[in-house]
Amino acid sequence: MTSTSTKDQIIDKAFQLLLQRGLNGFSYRDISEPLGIKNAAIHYHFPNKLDLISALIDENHQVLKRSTSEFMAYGGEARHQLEGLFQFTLNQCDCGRPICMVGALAVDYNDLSDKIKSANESFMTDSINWLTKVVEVGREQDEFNFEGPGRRKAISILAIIQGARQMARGHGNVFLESMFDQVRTDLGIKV
Amino acid sequence: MTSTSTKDQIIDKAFQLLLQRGLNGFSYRDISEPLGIKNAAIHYHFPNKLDLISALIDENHQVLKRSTSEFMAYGGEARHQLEGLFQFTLNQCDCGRPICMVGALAVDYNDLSDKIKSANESFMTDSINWLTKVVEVGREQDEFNFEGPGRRKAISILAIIQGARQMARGHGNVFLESMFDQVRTDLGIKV
DNA sequence: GTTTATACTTACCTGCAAGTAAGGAAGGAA
DNA sequence: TTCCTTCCTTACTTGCAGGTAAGTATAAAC
Repeated sequence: MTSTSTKDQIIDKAFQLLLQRGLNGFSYRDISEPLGIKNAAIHYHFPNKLDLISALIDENHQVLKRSTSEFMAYGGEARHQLEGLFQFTLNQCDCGRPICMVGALAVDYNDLSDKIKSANESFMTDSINWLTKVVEVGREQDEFNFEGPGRRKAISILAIIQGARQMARGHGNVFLESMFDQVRTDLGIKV
Repeated sequence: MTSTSTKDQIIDKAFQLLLQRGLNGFSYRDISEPLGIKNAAIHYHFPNKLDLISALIDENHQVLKRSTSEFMAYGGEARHQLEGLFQFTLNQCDCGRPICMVGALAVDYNDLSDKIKSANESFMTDSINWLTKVVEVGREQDEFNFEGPGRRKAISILAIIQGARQMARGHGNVFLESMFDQVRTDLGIKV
């Protein structure tokens, strides 16, 4: 029996809620009740809601690092890394996280503190840089065949995934799979 | 001086707020205060919030019909119709509507009534059907050159626009323009 | 001239959200 | 043994959210 600390339990629950319902879609009660604690306990660990969100962004970074380190390592087949990204996305949806952090924060973007905004931006930048490298290397290694700058291509792939996750609400993973097929096709991969 | 009815003013304001901040991002107060009316006046016209949202979805249909009828008419150059879609998207963002209806509803999708869900679905279906026709006709007419089924291609373009709008928060239209360039490239159009 | 419908306002209610202040249990350090 | 720290709970407060009920002004209908 691994008894996780209350603080970790709060983060876990809030993280799950954020990626299910978005920033304004959950309250302290939604966290405290299922954990069997009181609202004030959350305030003890995170004085206000922005502190909580901040912690969730950090948590997101950690989770992403852990679950993407395998396929995100540079080198090797670019195709393998791309498939890792697809698989990761599918896993997230299967784990009840239909929207990603960027999507969860986008709607209420105005409310956010500068700290959170910049953390979000830097996450996006990291993702873009990584995928840019992947598609460029893939083109050099003759795995991919596409026109235009690699960076633009990378961003468009991330946008497609982002948009597809939104559109997929209510539909299943079949929808996402189909979008991935289109990305493969547009990258000149014969599926 | 065209004096619009209070009801129309409410719809206009709420529509604007919905596409700026999402479903849970605005309250009755945000509508009534700038219009100089009382909350109860909103309740008079729309008994509860779901009625309001319902009306906004209808409004969205109307707005879309009006502003897309020119380029959405079937026939003629497919390229022209595609560019119309791009221009429409840019206009929406310029008019302070950074997120589209589908995006605004996606985050809080669970809360929605079946009526709203199905209205949303049918809007998506319409859009997909239209764009499918456009890309397929474009391919037949040798304007476009791409692999794979037209429907899948159409959905992926809509997904890219959707995702790009989300990612563009905080950035400007330059970001969107760049995504459109990638779509053109992937459609085999020389920009 | 009275009735009736429309389009509101005033004045309220309930409920929940975020947040705070004070207190208590439990354990380690002096 | 007392003190201090950590991690909570109890018991509030404030404020706004959505919503309702009753009253009022205006104009058209009869």
